[in-house]
Amino acid sequence: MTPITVVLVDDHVVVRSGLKALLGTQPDIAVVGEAASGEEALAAAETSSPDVILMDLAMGPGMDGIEAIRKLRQRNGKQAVIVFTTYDSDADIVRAVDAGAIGYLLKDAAPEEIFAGIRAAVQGKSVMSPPVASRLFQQMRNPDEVLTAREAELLSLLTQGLSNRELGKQLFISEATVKTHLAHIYAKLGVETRAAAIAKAIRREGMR
Amino acid sequence: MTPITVVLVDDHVVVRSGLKALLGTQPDIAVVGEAASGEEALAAAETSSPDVILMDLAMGPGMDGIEAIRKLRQRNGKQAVIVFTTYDSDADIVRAVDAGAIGYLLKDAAPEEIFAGIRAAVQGKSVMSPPVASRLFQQMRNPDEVLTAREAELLSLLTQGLSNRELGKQLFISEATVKTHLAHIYAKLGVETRAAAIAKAIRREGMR
DNA sequence: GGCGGTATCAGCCAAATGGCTGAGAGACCA
DNA sequence: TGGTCTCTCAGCCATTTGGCTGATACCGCC
Repeated sequence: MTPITVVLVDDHVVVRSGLKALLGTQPDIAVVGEAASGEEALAAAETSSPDVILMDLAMGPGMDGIEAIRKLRQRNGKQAVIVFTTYDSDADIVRAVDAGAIGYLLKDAAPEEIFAGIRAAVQGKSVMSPPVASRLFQQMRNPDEVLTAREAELLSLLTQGLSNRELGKQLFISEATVKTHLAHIYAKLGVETRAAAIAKAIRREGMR
Repeated sequence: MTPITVVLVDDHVVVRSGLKALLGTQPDIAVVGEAASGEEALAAAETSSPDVILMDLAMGPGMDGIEAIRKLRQRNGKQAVIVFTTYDSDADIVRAVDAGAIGYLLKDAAPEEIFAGIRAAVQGKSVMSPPVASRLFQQMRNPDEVLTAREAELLSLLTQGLSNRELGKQLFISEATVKTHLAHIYAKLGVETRAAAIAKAIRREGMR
């Protein structure tokens, strides 16, 4: 029986070797590639064509995890992408699912949880860590508090301290559109100013 | 020749096993213990009495890394504590050094850097990742980047999302004074807008 | 006594932000 | 086909914020 092939994407050496050590204990799982950036992830997916990709979201400069997932989906891509990251941010979850991730595991997950996630992913099933699941349920209960992917993207940049003009340039939209999105975001977050939105977003999202 | 004994403290399984795998390649370094929390770290230091402790700062609920370091120093403790964390926050660096850490390495450090850090630590020498070092130098060069007590107080409220008017009411000063303080804070933080100041403050100061 | 740092306040003006209404294009679904 | 959602854009106007200059008062220090 051929093992499940996995590529690891994370900019930290220790995380990659940690995962490799953990996954090495499972006879039905084989790590066939590693990458430290979004760009490398695309290349590794190409050459190794794994069954599953374990992907961190935050990866220093360059292409981030979300973008890498999106690009993978745009190609052919029968690889299942599982997000493997530190924080359970609403915005990141939404954006990751939107980009085409099939699972969302936190780095403090138990090893068994990770193994189960990988095995589920190859069968097209989703697995997520409990905190992630509860956030999703939360969102389903009151759907008009859920940010759209675009709004989440904007909020993420907002927490970098960008002005409306800069936000527009970054996202290739006009300032008018930025203001529209912001108004929606404020309403959904229950705040009235950009300052409060940033404070709330960073604190409740673990956005970094 | 007896190897250098090391205890790893990190709430992520993958990070611990990653480090163990990396350090296992060095014949003069032996991992003799692991801990997933500050409390466990103290216990492990007691039972294993290692030469070096590699300690993450952020560790979920309970005692954080800084506090664990402080407690270790308060005891007898000839163990050298090296901080091993993801972010190079000014506040964290200062607090870690203050608590008694001898080194400060980032998780994206090259393996050689980590090995060198451990070997230096047992000889009482300090090693820190380049970004950490540059931050420290930065602070020493221009000490007028340090916020005054009043400014820090204002910044703290600012990160709650208050407006100038609200800040004034809270602190019993006029809006004009609030604006003066803000201008000074912006200059010291190297930002130009309130949004950027909030983002920077929350992220780099751990203000929560 | 003067000097530097801190905290306080004022006024003026340009720029950014937020609230509002309205609207077109595309996707998706019933 | 029609309704809903999302994303996009525009204009108008009130408020807020930020940059500037200048001023007073207190404190510690040489």
